[in-house]
Amino acid sequence: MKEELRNCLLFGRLTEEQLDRVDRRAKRIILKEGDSLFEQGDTADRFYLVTRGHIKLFRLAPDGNEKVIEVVDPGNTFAEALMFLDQPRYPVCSQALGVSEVISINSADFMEMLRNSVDLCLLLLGDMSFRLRGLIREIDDLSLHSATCRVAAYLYTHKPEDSKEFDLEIPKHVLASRLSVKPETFSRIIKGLKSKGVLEIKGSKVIINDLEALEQTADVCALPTEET
Amino acid sequence: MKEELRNCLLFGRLTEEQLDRVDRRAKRIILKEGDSLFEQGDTADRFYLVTRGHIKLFRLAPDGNEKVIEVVDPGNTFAEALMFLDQPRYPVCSQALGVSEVISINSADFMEMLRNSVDLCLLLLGDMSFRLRGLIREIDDLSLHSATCRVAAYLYTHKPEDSKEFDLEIPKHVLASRLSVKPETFSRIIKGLKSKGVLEIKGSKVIINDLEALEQTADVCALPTEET
DNA sequence: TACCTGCTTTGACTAATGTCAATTAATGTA
DNA sequence: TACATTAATTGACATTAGTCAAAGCAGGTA
Repeated sequence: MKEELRNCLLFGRLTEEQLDRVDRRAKRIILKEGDSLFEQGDTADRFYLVTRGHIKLFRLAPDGNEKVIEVVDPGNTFAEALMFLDQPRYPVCSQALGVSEVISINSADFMEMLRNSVDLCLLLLGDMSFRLRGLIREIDDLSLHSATCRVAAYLYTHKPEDSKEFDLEIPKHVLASRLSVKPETFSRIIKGLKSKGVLEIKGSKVIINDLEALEQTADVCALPTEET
Repeated sequence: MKEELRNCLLFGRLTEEQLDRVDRRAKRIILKEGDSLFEQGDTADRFYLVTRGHIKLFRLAPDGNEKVIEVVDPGNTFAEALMFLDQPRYPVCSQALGVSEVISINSADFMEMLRNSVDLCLLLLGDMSFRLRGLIREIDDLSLHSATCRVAAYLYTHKPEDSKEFDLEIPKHVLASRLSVKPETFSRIIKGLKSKGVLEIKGSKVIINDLEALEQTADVCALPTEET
């Protein structure tokens, strides 16, 4: 488990001693499709590191509609930002997409460690700073860009450097919600891009044929990333 | 200036000594309508505490469209979350709405102080945690709620406890952008609420006549706040 | 294999919001 | 005060994305 902790941004720069301490108190949890770690509103006394699969974080509207805020991939932590609130409650629901594995860390334990290490505090501050910036981008995306832009931008940034082909990894309706688009609309946007020869898609396999056109579609109303 | 620092969430719980240190190195800046502190993409080496007026933080789309991310009021800080990034750049533009006053704090100085005080780190972590939660709510609002809901929710939460009358304080088109709505649409939504007898409005003076109806409009697709 | 069941796609239609253009307040200033 | 400028409102219209319903396609399982 220590090895896995070492591979993540937040724990990666811990001292051996700190890492041992986290390791000793951490718990591994195996989840199957649809399993939940917590619901929106639950008291937040633990946070998590994903080591396998994908964890979907989403908000629920009273009408049952859900909006996926984030899909957390292996190597990333989530909910670690909550322990500093007065009465920490998870602001989202969580569910595993397919079989997944997480390491669960007790917030109070970790807080103890923070009290003993300015360096660890700074690490976490960096982590949260990063997250904050991501959310601002998200808001920017939602309010300044069209659904087509968002879909194109997602595909553009998720295409690997070395190949024009890749897998979406998560069900399309989850991705749609992540991008704040209805599944039907998502499907139509993809169809549009397909008909322009920008890409091919088969199941969850995507092939980008015209990267430039994709970039342009994404950029029509997107900000240059080096500025953000 | 120390008195003003003491009144803000972030500096309020500093020790006398820490406060002195911040005070010694902080600078007061007076801004007039439209003055900018920084532009999106500028290197972020300072952060700010608003002491008078309002500071508008906004993102620009290449087509010139702007989206107001936040309007910062006196007593609140902004851009303090950036100093932990590798190459910190402001992710937004800033402009004064009317004559305003801010206290400017050098990030490197403050970082020095953080290194010397775990307590201060924890204070800042709390502050950022709070901000993070606010942004998640914002995303929730944008993707799960209609424009009418957002406007109603804004009015509902900004009405003072003790009076049914209050002032918007900022131009309507700025508020509209803050709520991700076009000025025309904002105007129409207000008109709708007016015609239902929910409120009266004259210039920037708002009178809430039917608080319950306003709450209901806000809630139609809003999540119960105690859960968030 | 054959059948569920749940995802995805498609079509027709609707609702919400944005756009454009014109008019009417406001506000600041010579 | 009168003018110039900016903000706010209104109407007519366009566009985007959502809704509902049906049909096609998976993948999993008896």
